[in-house]
Amino acid sequence: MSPRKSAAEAHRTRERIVERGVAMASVDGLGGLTIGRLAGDLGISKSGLLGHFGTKEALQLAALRRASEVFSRAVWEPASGAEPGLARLRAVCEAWTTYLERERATFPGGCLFTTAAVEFDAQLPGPVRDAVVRLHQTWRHRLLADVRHAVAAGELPGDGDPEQYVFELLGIFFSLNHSVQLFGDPAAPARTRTAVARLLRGPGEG
Amino acid sequence: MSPRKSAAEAHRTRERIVERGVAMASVDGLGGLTIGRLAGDLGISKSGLLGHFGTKEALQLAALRRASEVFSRAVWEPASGAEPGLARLRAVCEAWTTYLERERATFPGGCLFTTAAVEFDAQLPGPVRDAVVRLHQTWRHRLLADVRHAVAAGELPGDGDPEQYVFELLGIFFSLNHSVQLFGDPAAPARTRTAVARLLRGPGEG
DNA sequence: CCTACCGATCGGTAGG
DNA sequence: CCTACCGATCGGTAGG
Repeated sequence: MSPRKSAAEAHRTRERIVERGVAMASVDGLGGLTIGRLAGDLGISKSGLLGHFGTKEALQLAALRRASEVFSRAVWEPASGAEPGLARLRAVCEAWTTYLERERATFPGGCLFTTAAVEFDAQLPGPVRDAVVRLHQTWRHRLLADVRHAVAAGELPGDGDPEQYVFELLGIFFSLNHSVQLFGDPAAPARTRTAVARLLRGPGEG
Repeated sequence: MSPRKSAAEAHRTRERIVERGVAMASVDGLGGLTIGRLAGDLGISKSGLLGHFGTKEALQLAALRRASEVFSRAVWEPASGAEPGLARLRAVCEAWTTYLERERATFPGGCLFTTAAVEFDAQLPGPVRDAVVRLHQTWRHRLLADVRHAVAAGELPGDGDPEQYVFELLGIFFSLNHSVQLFGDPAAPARTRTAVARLLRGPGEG
């Protein structure tokens, strides 16, 4: 009878759906995230699940948003105390490495953003693809800002193009995700740290 | 009535199916490669198509094999005349860059191997996942062989771990595929060439 | 290569 | 949140 209790329970159910949805999408992609299978996993009906989102697309967007929050908490927040520039860049990369190495609970199938980017990169523009692009652009810009700061402060060689650093950094982490997911290579985190250290070597550290 | 003519026609039909299947899979993944849609595109019946392969899985494996042949012709063969070691490594990277930049006819949705790797990396072992792993391992080993040759010949710094070079090389090309497919970034091929040149810099070229 | 069909599952709706 | 249902599509088969 109490509307507060019912609203709180509905909220908790929604949380459970999104959490499980993120895990399922990390394994099977946002396309493989089907309403029937997710409802079955959670022991609720399809229409009960769909009532929280309206459409599958809204469920996919909710999963993306949640993944973004998890990524932000695991990678950006731990580095937020470091000095802007090279120090923060290195802290972000270290947190990112640990995150791809260990975060199996929320993302049992690997980084959802990599999966979603590859899954939607050849699709026509639409709400989901646009959200994937927006998220990738957000992180790119955050990385770029710290690279620019580092170059301006003389912490990185001034002849390096900031965009070039970001391009290569992203590649290192794509390679890490690939090595861990497809080959289960236990040496991949160490290779990532080596590559990052070499790329982000200061002008006097050569 | 002539069995030769009929066999030749069947072969041509099979070729058309595989070719179109590779293109479809590069856009929608090997999972999104559905028999009904492919048959509709080609103007034949589902059962007519399936008669050439038996199962969807066999169709997926045929598409992977074809993609491998295309990749081999576009990336490995142009470099086959170069000297083993650093020279061939650089030639392979140049052909690979051009391939990801231009190969829109066979792979309108980008490199099928990247798509397939991300799509199947969290799946249980099975014929398709195993084939994806095998193909990736084949190219890894070819790259590794030339890196080892280059290090042994003193063309690359001897303190570098050959596996480290391969790890970083793959990352550069993942980043290229990502930039081209998700952002359509026209500067990505140039960034790739810059990154490769820096990674494969000889000991006396620093 | 075809038509005609199978059971299962898809996203989603009606009505409670 | 439920049951009961919708049309569409999935991979695949029977029989020619």
